[in-house]
Amino acid sequence: MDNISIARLLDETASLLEIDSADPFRVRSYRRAAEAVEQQTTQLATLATPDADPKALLAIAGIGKGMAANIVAIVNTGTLPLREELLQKYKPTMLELLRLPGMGPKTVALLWSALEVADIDALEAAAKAGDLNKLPRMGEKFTTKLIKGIEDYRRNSSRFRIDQAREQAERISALIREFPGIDEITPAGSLRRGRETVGDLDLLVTGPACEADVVSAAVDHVAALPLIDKLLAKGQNKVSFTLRSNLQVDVRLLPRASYGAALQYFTGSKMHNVALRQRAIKRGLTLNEYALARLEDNTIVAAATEEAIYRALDLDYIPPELRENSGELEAAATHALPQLITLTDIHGDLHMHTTETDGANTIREMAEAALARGLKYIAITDHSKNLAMTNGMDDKRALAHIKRIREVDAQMQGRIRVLPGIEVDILAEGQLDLDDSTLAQMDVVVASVHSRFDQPIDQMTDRILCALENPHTRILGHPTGRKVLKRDPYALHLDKILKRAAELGVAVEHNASPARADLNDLHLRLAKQHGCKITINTDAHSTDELDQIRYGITQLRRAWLTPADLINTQPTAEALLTQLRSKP
DNA sequence: GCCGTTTTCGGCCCGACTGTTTTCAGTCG
Repeated sequence: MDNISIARLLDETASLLEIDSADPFRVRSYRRAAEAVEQQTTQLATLATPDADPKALLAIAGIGKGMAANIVAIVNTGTLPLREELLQKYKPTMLELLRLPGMGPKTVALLWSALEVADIDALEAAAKAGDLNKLPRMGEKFTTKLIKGIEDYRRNSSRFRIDQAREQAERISALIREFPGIDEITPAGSLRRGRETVGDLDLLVTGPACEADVVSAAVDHVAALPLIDKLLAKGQNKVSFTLRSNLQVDVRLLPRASYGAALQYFTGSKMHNVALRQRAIKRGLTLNEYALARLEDNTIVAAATEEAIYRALDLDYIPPELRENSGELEAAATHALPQLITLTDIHGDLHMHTTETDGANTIREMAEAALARGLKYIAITDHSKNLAMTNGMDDKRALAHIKRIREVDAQMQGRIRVLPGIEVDILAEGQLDLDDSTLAQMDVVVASVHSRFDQPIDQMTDRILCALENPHTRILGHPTGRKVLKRDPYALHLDKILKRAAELGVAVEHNASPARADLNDLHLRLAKQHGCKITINTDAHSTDELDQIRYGITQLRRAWLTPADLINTQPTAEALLTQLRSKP
């Protein structure tokens, strides 16, 4: 049982407790525990065995005696007694009802007790038959909205990738800016925190047009934007709508004086904010989206900037990527926050493709584009023969390609170094698909899995472990593949692979492209714990895609990584190559 | 159910919006 599954069971239990009208604080401790479990890099299953130290679980913030017992029960029996007890009273399908917009625990409980409705199909039928109108607070409007909500849910209930969300944010921002008196528009929420996917888009808007006495005109402007598919809500300074892609957007227009408080508030995460407000109360202060103020007389202490708010709470400024209530408040209080990686720390990109295989640009074009982006070295790593659909190279072509790469390297006259490399395929049995004598000519050999994702997970792991043993393997490319991680999200398998890579001195790649990325912040933290060399690469198939490094950086920041944790922060190609070849 | 520079008991974050309310409960972020 992995941590994600344990967390899900705790979270489900919290929802069932809510439906059962349990003490809200008890519910919250189950949610908090679920959150904490999800963020652990060590597998709790290994801490819940009879011979493990019983104090290890209790050391996790938010886990006390009762919750530790629950976790032990989950690991040993696959469930916990309280959840089973609640499932005698309620149906598991009710948990899905909670995902519908406007549906909360109270409504779900009422539907069950009054109509014995427990799943989406039954709810839809009841709504269409007009049965809901007999219940309190459920009139015509509620029913109509609910039926629409069910349709939307069935059509699309997924999250959106960060790059797509950012693109939409920029599009909407441009339209909002057309209104006079708008100075600044900042995406908040999980987009600002750099999550790999976002559930909805939060846009904060400020400027003279957002002052309280005139804001209604700007609100009207936003509510009438042409790209709105459905207007969900419109208040004094807030507009919510969905786009045709079904992405929900919340726009808030706020006066300059309270912009920092709003930014802090709407960036979250929720758990970070709760912890922050608790800290405020201990200091006789109260924090909301308008200001940090004194409890006794409401005197404003800080409001205009986030920096001022954190400072007034005796904290260093906490970068948005760290705001997950996973130790950042403690670190900020003791000046122990890490110096996070920024774009300018990255001096090289070790994985990209050219027209020789499935890329869109030549070696020279990639080199010029990388130079224009301030990089000091790159590796050209086209595909090998097993990837026939990409026009992958056999040994002969690969050797000829090296020659061309060296020519371009010479042409660049030291302005940027262009290193010969290749992305080899890891075959089903774990061997690489080109000769060792060819690979020996390459500075950068990226070994990646591209096929047979249907292999059992153990075989897949053995296959990768075998490829790591090849003395020419320098980098493990997209270490397991998104498809594998989907089957085995936070698995012991990846742990095994990272551990062996660290022992052998093989670097692990964090693929910066949101479309291809597979290591999230937890995996990266695990890699750091094992002492892996880590590299962030774009796997660019065109010059444009070199820009995707900025998305990958946010994952590194979320993992608390510093420039010293990466190898392509090395200032020169020579320094990088020394690191790449060294064994621990 | 967790937690402790006022505490091992008594607290536990905050405000906006909606629908159907004539004063508010439920949901959401």
